[in-house]
Amino acid sequence: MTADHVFTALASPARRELLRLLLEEGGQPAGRLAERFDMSRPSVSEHLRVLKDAGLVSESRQGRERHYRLEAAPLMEIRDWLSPYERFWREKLANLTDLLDEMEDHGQDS
Amino acid sequence: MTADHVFTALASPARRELLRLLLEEGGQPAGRLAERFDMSRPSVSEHLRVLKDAGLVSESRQGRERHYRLEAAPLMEIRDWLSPYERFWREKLANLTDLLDEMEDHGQDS
DNA sequence: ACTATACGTAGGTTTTTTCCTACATAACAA
DNA sequence: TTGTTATGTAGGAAAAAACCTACGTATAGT
Repeated sequence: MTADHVFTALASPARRELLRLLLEEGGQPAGRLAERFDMSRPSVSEHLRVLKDAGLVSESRQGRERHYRLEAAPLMEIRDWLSPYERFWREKLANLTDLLDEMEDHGQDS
Repeated sequence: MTADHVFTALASPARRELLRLLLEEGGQPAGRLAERFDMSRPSVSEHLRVLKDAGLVSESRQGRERHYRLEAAPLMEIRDWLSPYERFWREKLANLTDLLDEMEDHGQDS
């Protein structure tokens, strides 16, 4: 729910893989997701819980299955967190290209 | 150096705070950074090492100080990782606004 | 009602992370 | 040289994370 939870959730490769599966293949029941991992089903279940606590997936019961689907909104918080760093990166890149242009100007006249 | 390292580095609030300080106040020696934390200096030093392994900071020796500065490039990998999810998010949002428009059309004629 | 299926939860072990207090190293200063 | 400052490294304790194997619960099917 907080940005902290989101960052923590994204730190695990298994959880990032879960998000990828939900993105590329759409929402799925827990069992079908678990099949794709070289890991016990309860462990996958726990990863899903972490993702859910971070608001990155939602769960809906359908019969005896639990359908999980991607909730991308919290990732937009990450994007926002990232943006000042992106600005910083761009400025640095701009300075570099300016420098290169200047070197070129000095290297060849006219 | 890998995306995995970057995600792991970002998972810690202390390390994100280090990045923020380096972004907002510019590069600084290790000791000055450590002062800002309610944590022992060696612990901060270790966090800096994790950030360095992820390529998020660079270190340069200046006399007996070690100057750390922000390296934002690896964060651009995170941004790239994020982008397909952003697309997903936008589509969902578009569907929602379409639905709302449709409801409005039916609610009031012309 | 009974069995099978789809899950989450409990409890415990192993691994990883985080943090600390010494201690080592290297540079500057007198 | 001798002392002081800046900082990383070692070693270890404590907390957190990641797994696993039972086990519990609820729904579906017969």
